[in-house]
Amino acid sequence: MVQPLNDLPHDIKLRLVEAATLLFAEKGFDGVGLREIASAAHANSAMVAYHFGGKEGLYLAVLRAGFERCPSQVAQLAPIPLPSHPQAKELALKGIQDHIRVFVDELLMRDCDPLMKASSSLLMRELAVGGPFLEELNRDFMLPYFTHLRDCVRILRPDWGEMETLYAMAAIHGSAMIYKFIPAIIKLNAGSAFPPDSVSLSRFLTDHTLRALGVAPQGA
Amino acid sequence: MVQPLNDLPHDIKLRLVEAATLLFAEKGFDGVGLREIASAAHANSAMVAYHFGGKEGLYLAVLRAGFERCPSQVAQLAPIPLPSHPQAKELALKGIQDHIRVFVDELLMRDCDPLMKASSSLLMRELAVGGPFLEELNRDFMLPYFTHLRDCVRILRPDWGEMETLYAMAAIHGSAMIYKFIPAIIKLNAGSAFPPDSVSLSRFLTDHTLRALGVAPQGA
DNA sequence: CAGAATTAATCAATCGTTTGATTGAGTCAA
DNA sequence: TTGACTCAATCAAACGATTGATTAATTCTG
Repeated sequence: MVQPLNDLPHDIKLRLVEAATLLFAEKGFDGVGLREIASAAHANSAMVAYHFGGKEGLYLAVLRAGFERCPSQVAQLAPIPLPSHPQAKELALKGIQDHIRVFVDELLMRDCDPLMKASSSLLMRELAVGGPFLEELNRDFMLPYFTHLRDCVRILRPDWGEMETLYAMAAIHGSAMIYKFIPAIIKLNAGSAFPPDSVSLSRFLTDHTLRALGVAPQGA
Repeated sequence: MVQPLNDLPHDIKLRLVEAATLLFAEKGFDGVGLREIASAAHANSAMVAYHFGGKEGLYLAVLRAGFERCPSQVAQLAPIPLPSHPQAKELALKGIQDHIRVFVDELLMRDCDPLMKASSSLLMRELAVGGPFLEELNRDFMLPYFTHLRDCVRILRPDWGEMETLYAMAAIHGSAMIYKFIPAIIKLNAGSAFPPDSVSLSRFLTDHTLRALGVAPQGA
């Protein structure tokens, strides 16, 4: 059998999707042409129309591949009991800790692989602008985190109304997501503290958040 | 004198900049053509090259106009004293309160005027991707806030190292900026709590932050 | 009139897409 | 086993449309 001449995937569809992932993430949908993508994938530009129906079809395929490349770790989180559970408070406290650890890990860990970093960047962009994938993105990525976090906050702060709970949830997630949204500015001002270390950041944010929720052990 | 036929500015350069601001914010730099911009501005597309030297020149003019359209309110903040000041702690506490109020106000207030909202969106995008305006944006918009906030945190938590201080600063800003970064997702899950009310949000974030810094009055 | 401002028309380049030909592997009757 | 046929995959080339930029003529203004 003839071996592949290089380390590119043998499947041309896969090559196109991966090359397009990197280029779309770098230059945006309108910023890159099919010829450049096809050239990077060592393929003919007509293959885009043949396999994906066009440029938009390729973009959708890139996003779908990004879904599968960035599996959500939220399933690792232990389910949160009802507020009436005898150990609800303790479990919710641990729920916050686990939530932040998994959330930060998932955010920062994706930067290891360039392809996963590009997919993550594209998905984040879709999250921000709210394209046609908004509901799918919300369901697969954010909603499970929201549900888990809301259950925890409701147990720890039963005195809060819906508004305070939502404000708190947004504050917690924003504290971590800011590193993905304005990394350039943070790097410019943080110096050696960027990129943040996953372990130290999640530990700090856990303490920070538990204090903010008013449920931290005294003297922290 | 002939009156303007519509409510557009008389100056054609201003018309082009304002139309381009809205369209660039909506579709991105590559997503809109000069003819569409010129048409929206009731001008000839050749005016872009004549007045701005080209499409990139127009984009730079749009960003510069955005600078002036979105003046930073950070000058309102009272300067933070040295840690040796006898009332440093009290002033730093008030500094955090003012910081969050002004920061949230500045973020949310810009959504009133469509033009200011578009400029804000464009500046935010530049903040995120780190274009050639990154240093100017950082100096005019973020750095004054960073400096003020770091001074406060250093006084309130002198036991913290540089890393913890930076983590805290990012957490505080991220808690507010998330409403500008993923508004679509928040709106999808928050229901009636979106868009957030500037007053209630800054009040919540102030309490939230003071607790997180471990300097809140007991029993909050 | 002189110079700045504005226009319609046009430029070369690039865009996404389409076309027609070619390849190579599989199918099946003879 | 052969030869004719099918079909998906791939290619180079060209399509019409649109891009940003440019030109030359025209209008406005002081």
